Amino acid sequence: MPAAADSRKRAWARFVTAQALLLERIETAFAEAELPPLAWYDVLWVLEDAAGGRLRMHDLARKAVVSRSNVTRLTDRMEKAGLVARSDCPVDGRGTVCELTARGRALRGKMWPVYRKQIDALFGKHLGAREAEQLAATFERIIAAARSAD
Amino acid sequence: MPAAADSRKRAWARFVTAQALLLERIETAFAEAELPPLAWYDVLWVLEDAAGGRLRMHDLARKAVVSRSNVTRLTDRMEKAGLVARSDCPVDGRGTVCELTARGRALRGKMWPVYRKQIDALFGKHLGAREAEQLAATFERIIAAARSAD
DNA sequence: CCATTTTAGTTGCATATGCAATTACATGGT
DNA sequence: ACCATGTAATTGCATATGCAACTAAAATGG
Repeated sequence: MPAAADSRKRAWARFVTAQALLLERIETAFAEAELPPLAWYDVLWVLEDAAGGRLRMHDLARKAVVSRSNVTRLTDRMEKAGLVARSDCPVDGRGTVCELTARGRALRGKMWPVYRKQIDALFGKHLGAREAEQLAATFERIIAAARSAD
Repeated sequence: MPAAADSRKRAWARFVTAQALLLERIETAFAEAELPPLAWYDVLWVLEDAAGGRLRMHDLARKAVVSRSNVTRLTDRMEKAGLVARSDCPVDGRGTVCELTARGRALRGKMWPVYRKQIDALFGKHLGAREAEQLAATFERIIAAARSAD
């Protein structure tokens, strides 16, 4: 029984536990600040990060890593809250473009300090600078591989 | 603007993306093998790992990192499927003990190869042995800190 | 030893999610 | 130009989840 396999299994187990634990804490922090859940933040951020603050639903789903149907429901709610606006895609009759509104941008600005504080306290604080670099690089490899596998 | 903070933010962002991506794949793999979702595996594993294959609901919830109400519903379904059995706790009249059944043990045995294959392909494959050790240690620190913070 | 507070577990209710089916449009081959 | 096939997005339905309220039993403390 190879010890290397064990350390990988252990790494996976800790990875799963840590994510469950930390995401739960972050959701709590958002709720306590009377802010929407993390999923909304992710959508807002992905849009803000995109050229023109707009993306097709398909791309939004891919970048935010949510299912197609879920991105529809998420943007339904966010549109009702005035955070995004949907319109027909001019170049593809099937498509819909989702665009960040000023309100949406402002809300992300309000959510970020709360989020950042949690990230620092729960995660960043326990990482050396070198370690953070390494970790980011490792997960980038993992993400790239998972995405290319489709 | 310190570069160290950026690498930590980047590490966090990749961490979140990777977990969403990989868990989605793993759920798909379980579904394709006509097996229950990952949450069931986690509960089965936590029980199997515990002394006597039994735990109080409270401890089960903590170890599996699920909310109290959720562990009740999860074990409801798993009990209906004959994978666990609940009984009153002999030493605490409020308590309930959840125990793994032979069926539950067998199912975990059937799920593990499917899970393992995904972990290896999506995660372990991209990690050096040394890197896996480091990652496990890092997340252990993070988990311990989050737990002690309560 | 009774009254208050705390803890364990469950449940009603509102909300969120995934899957499969659906609609509407685009694309490629003939 | 037409048909078959593929893709974008949405929706119905079943299921899953979290929160707050609830019940029951222990622990605390005067």
